[in-house]
Amino acid sequence: MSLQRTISENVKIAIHALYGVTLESVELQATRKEFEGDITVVVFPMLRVVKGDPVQIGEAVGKYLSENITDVEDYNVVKGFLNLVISDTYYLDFFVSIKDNERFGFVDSLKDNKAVMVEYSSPNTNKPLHLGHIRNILLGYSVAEIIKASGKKVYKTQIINDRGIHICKSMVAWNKFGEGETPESTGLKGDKLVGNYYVKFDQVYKEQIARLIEDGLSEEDAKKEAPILIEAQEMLRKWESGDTEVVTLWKMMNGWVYDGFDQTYNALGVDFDSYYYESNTYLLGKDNIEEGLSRGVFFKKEDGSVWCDLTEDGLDEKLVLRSDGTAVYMTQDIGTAIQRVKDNPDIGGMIYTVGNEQDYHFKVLFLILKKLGYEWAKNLHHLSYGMVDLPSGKMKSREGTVVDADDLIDEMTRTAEEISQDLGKLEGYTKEEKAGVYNKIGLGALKYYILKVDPKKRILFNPEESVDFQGNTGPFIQYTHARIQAILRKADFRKSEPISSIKLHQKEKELIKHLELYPEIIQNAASELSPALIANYTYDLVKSYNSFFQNVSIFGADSEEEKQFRVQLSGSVGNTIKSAFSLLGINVPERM
RNA sequence: GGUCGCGUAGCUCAGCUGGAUAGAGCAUCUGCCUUCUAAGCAGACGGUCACAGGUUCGAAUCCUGUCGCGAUCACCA
Repeated sequence: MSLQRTISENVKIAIHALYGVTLESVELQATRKEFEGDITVVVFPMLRVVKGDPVQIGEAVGKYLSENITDVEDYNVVKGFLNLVISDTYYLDFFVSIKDNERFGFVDSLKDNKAVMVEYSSPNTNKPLHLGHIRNILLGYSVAEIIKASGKKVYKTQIINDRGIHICKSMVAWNKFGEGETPESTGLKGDKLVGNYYVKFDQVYKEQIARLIEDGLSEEDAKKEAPILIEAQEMLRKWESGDTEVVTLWKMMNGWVYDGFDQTYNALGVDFDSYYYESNTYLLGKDNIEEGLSRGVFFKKEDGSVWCDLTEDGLDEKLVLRSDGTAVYMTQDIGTAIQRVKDNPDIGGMIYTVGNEQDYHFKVLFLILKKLGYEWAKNLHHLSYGMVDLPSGKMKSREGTVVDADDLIDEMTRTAEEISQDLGKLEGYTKEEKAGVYNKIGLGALKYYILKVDPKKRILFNPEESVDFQGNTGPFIQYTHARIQAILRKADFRKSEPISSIKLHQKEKELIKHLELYPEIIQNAASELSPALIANYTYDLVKSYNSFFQNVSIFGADSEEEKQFRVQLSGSVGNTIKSAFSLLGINVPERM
């Protein structure tokens, strides 16, 4: 039984024995630093059942606890707070029980045989990835890792928007102006090359509109009648009818983009278990709609369009099939969801990492799937995150106001290199080893910067002010890990060295208390879908360690046993940093 | 207009299902490298928790309303 449980139970027993009444629950919290003690029992809530003075009740309960629980050494009462002093033995025993466990905090046995599918990234294949995608990718990857650590099987997947008019736009532009350019011939990354033609299309389109307006057309008509747009629409029709020439071009250009994306995913260190392509799934939902129609989940209007009535649930009517029988976005998402469970029958729920602009869409999607009667539909979550905006406002690919993902990663790595060279702590490393460290630090800074904020908040990214490397940052935490490794290298680290009885320094006790929280933090982060909880936990742990490091001498310990303990404690903190950062997708260097 | 989200120090953010004097980092200012990595530590300065009511022993946290910012409400995706 955990100490918390033991205390709770004993408080109930004490209250019953002393006042003859039964407590429903007991409220415990960590004792604030300014008071003496480790765990605090809050007396106020008891006043509902127990009539009396909170201080007297606290005293009485404190006396009972210190007499009946060995680990409760002492107590004091401040107002309605009963502060319990817990024995060093308790913390030492706990530490010994986890110090050799590299997977401390992780639940390795599966909680049930149901898997969770996490969808993230899901880009369009007509332009390169930017900072907005980076937030999506980091969040999705991290949440997947956190859920895995919490004891569930996870599938990572994405849906690739590889069809539609926007794709045809870059194809038309490349056809007209490309002169056979390829990633090889230009040395450009495939997604960048295709993105350039998407921009080119837009330029030509705008020129044509301007000319048409000069010729006397209204703006509205000009937008519809620009020849290059007509070409793109024509190409989409050909694509849908399976025209070989168009499909060949489409495959070639998409292939370039996938290669480019893969490079970026590799650079970010993320992976996927499966891929779904819209070109394969966009028709899937139609059968599901037919079936739902026959069961009365949907209804047909006179023009033949099919709808779902959500007015009882406080929403509107939602179109699920056009009057001409073609699929809409919703149709496709219904079909894809069902297909995914068919492909992986152990799926018990899904998480969609998509921006908060689509909150309504997912609300409706989940509701419809529930109405269709799928068991797993009750476990669908939209990991909704705020946009990443620039000081100038929203990022717009077509207007060139985007922070390119690859450029940003390069820039972060360069900054890491500059700082690192100034400090000069990597002597003896080869060029490659150094480059590896710069990369870890640069990415660490970027990833932590994005992940430490609550997903649902929007981020304002100012490219003028570079991402920090000091304070509450990834590099600060990585630095602490490197610092610990230096200790371990120097200390002849003996993991199995037994620890019996030593007097704990206040800083040491604080550290052990922090470590004790880790498993619960992982569970919380998993249920809240929030990597920010992991980031903040790690930061607190590291703050606490650095304070210990600078205030307590490790090698200057009074006894060999004490020194071994401090080294081992450092080792455990280092391991927890590494473990927590792996959940954020951040690597930690041995030196920096 | 309806719906959803956000509003905490000059700036960027924590603050779990209500608990003690609201916490960090950046910036500004003081100290600390002849001893384990100073990307660090110790400290100072900085707050009407948007505003107004309500719930109660107690509210940044829960409820209602107001204001501000953002998103969304397509036979687009």
